[in-house]
Amino acid sequence: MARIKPLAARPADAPHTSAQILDVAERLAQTRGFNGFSYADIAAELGITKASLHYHFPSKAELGRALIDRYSEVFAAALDQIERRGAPAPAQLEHYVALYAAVLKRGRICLCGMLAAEYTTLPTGMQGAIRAFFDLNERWLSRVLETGRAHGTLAFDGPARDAARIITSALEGAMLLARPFGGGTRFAVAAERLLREFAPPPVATTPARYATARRSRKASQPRAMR
Amino acid sequence: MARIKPLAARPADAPHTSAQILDVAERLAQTRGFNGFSYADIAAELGITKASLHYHFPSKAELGRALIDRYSEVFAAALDQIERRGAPAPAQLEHYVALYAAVLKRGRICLCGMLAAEYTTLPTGMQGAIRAFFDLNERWLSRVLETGRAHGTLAFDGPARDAARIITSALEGAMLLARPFGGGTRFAVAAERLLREFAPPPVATTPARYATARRSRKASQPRAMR
DNA sequence: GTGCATACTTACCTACAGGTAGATAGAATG
DNA sequence: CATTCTATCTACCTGTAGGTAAGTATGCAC
Repeated sequence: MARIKPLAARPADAPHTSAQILDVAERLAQTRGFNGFSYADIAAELGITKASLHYHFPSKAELGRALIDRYSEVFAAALDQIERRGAPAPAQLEHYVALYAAVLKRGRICLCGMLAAEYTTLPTGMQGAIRAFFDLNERWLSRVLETGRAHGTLAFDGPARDAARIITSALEGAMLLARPFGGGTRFAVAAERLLREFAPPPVATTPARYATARRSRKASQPRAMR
Repeated sequence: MARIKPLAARPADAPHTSAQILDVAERLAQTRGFNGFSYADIAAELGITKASLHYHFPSKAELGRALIDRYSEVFAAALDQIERRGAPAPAQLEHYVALYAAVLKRGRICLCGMLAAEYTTLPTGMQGAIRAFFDLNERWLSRVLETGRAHGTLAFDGPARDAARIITSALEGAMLLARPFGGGTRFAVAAERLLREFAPPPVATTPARYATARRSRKASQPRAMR
C-alpha cells in the first residue's frame, strides 16, 4: 500500500493516471455508493482497461482505502487552513459548514457519509479509515467550539465533543436528504439554523431568541443535483 | 404491483412467504443497503430458491417498492397512534424520536435513510416512494410542531416545515454515524439535545438556558450494533 | 376426479463483478 | 545497446447478479 511515487518514468506533463482513477472513483462513490460502481465503470470513463486499474489499485478494497485517505487528507488540509487564518470561532464554524455545502453543490454527498451507510459491507481497512475521518472532524470542531465558548462568541452546553458530533451528523443527514429533494436550498436552511443555535444569546435579557439572522445566506443555492 | 392477497389457498397457519421475504429483505436493506444484498441472500436465509422469490416479487425493483410501501405504512400507523393518544406536543416529539431509536437499537438504520444514500442508483418507482416517506414525516412533524407552538409547549422560529425537515435529517444523520461508532449512546445524546432545542425557554428572564434536562434518557442504550 | 390456481421446484441464461496471467511498447538506467 | 521498470494491453477465469422457462405438488371448487 501507499505506492512509491512514479519518480520520473512519465511524459512529465500528462496527468497521473492513478489520480484520475481516484477522481472518477471518488465521484462515483459519492454519487452512487461504493457498492454502486465497478472497475468497469471507471475503466470505460477513462478509456483504459480494467486490468490497468488493477495495476494501480490491486483490489477494490485498496482503491477504497486510498479514496478515503486522500479525501481525509484534503479535508484535513482545508480545516487546517481555516484554523490558521485565525478568524473568530463563529466564522470558522461557518467555513466548516461551507465545506460541506460545496460538496453538495457538486451533486455529491460526503464520501464518508455515503460510506457510513454502507459501513457493514466494507472491508475493515475502510471501516477504520471512515471512523478516522469522523474523529478528525470531531477533534477540529471541539477545538473551535471550546475556543468560541471561552471567548463568549459561541454558546452551547455540555461537552464540546457532544456538540461537535451533533454538528457533523446534522450536516451529514441534511446532505443525505437534500439530494432526493433536489437541492442545496434544503441543506442551506438546515445549516443556517444549526449555526444560529450556537450563536451566543443576546446580552440583554430581552426574551427575543431571534439572534439577528446572521448574514442571511438562505436563498438560491443553485439546485446542485441532476 | 400490490399483489392480490392469497385468499385461502394456503396451509392457513404457515406464515405468509411474501411477508417473510419482506422481513429478510428489509433487514438486509437496512443493514447493508439495497445494492448490498441479492435475491440469493434472501433465498438462502429462507431456505427457498431464487425462482421462488421471483414468483412473489418478479423484479428487485418491485421488491424494493414493496419494501418502502410496507415500511411507510407501518411508520404512518405508528405516527397516527401517537397522534391519537393526544399527549402534549413535546411528548409526541419524544415518541417520534423513540421510533427512530428503536430502529437503531435493532442494529439497523432507517430504511429510507439508507435508500436516500443510494438514491441515484434506484429505479424511479423507489425514488418516488422514498420522497413520499419523508413528505409523510414532514407533514406529521409540522402538525405537531405547529400545535406545540400554539400551546406554548414548544418553541422555535421560522416555518414549522423547516423545523420538521431539520428534525428528520438530524435524526437520519445521527443514525448514520451511530453505527460506525458502535451504538445508540451517540444517537441518544444527539436526540436529547435536539429535543431540548425545541423546549420553550424558561418563563422567568433568568439567563440560564439549561432547560431542566427533560427526563434524562442519556445513559446505557445497549450497544445495538454488530 | 377433472380442472385450475397457488406456490413452489429444477435447470437454465446472459451480463457483469472482481481479479489474474502473460505479452508488449516505450522510457530510463547501467 | 542490453536491461529493467512502468504502464498498459489482450485474453482469460470464477463467481454471482437478476431473471426466465417449464415442470410439479398440493389443495380447493365443482
